Amino acid sequence: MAAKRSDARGKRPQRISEWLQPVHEPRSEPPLSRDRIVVTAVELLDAQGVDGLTMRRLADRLGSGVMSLYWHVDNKEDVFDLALDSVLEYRGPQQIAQDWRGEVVHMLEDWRASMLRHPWSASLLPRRALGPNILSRLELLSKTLSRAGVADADVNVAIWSLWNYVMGATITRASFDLSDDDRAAAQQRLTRLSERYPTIERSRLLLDNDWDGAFRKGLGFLLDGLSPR
Amino acid sequence: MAAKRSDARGKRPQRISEWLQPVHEPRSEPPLSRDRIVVTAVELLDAQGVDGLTMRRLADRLGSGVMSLYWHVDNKEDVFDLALDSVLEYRGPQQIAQDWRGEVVHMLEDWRASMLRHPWSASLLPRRALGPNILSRLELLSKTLSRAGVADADVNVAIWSLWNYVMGATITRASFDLSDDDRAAAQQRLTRLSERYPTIERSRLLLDNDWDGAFRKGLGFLLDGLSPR
DNA sequence: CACCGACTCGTACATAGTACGAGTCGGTAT
DNA sequence: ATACCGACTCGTACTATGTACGAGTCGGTG
Repeated sequence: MAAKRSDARGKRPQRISEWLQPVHEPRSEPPLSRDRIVVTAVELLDAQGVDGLTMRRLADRLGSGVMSLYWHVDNKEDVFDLALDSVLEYRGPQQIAQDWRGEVVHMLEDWRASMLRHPWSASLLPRRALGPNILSRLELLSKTLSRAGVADADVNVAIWSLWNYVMGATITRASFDLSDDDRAAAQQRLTRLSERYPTIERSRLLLDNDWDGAFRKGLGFLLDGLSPR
Repeated sequence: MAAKRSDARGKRPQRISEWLQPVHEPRSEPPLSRDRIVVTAVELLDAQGVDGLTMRRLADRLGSGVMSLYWHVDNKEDVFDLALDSVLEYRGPQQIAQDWRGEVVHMLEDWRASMLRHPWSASLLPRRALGPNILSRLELLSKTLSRAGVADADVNVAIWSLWNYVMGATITRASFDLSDDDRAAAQQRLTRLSERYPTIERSRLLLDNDWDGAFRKGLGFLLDGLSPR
């Protein structure tokens, strides 16, 4: 977790300074920090996508040398983890409302919205470990369901079903929407496919204009199934 | 789709052969082909994970030069696409059964099983375009639901809900299970987290031994919600 | 025999992550 | 003042990667 700070880096620097000028130009930027790195990483990811994030570009944007980053983060994977988690912070009400169902819907829609605001997050999530913010969300969801009267033996399955639904919906949406190729290419590919897969094409068209509604409606079905009868 | 074959590669080779020996050793392997490449790529992915697949390693395993691969595939992304789709082929019954609900469950469990057999596939899916095999599965699912009497307006939402559920469940399972780190590290991380997230930890433990059952049960809930009343 | 198209591959390059260790700087104990 | 330290920065250099380029082989066909 902590960067090199905790490491034993006890090499005494040798003062054979042969030049009198400082080696580094005076910094115009504020000093590096883990937070600045994460914020900038998110900007870069938003702008350029997953492949657009490189340590060099990140350092450039921060006005620092590349290797300076490694004082604050362990490696590039670490940057991904931090960026991902930072994007999933939950700012909603932390206490349980009366209307549990409305509360659940709100939580999950917020979750989905957070991820869609940063489309790279959806494709990153499956590869990375679950960060604290995700776990908080799950924890809160779990508590809400528990008190809602969902049968105790079912709570676990319920949480996971909902989580699965959100994950899947978001990922699907993101990958359908902005696959790496151009808009045009994707469009062409889809219309070519539509000949062979008529039913899919039809649903896609129907859904295309109302992903949000579809999400809410499907979630409704799922909650119907989960509700205590 | 077709590789360089279709390209205009009309450069006439110049025969200034200064050496009489053949440049390439005689091949002991069968000739390259797109299929062999895909099969080997899947082996490599199974054995080493997403990051384990490099063009060089792939060529090594195939006993060919690296650049030979590029005659048969466009680039590495192409390899990923092909490998992913090859793993998702559906071999189940292609006709609609009487028991639509059983049929749906079977289709989705098969789907999930296919992906879990190749854990890299789950993490790859969100980044890649939908291949023909996925679309076939969706098409079949869609037809089944249509004939099952799900209200016409709901079919689309139903398909997507089910798809979302499967995707999410598989991805979650795969990432929870074998995250890139060692087993030990993951275990340690989780127990450390369990102090802060007691409810999650409890569910995780409960689920841990029966992911399959949880999947089936959650799917049951969803189908309950979707069923025509 | 000239020629072609299918296919193979060595070389070379640009770009990536990051190990290493030298450097600066501000503080603190002597 | 001096010696020293720990926090932090960064240039250099190494390795690994995807892939463009173009020369080469080979079998077939006019």
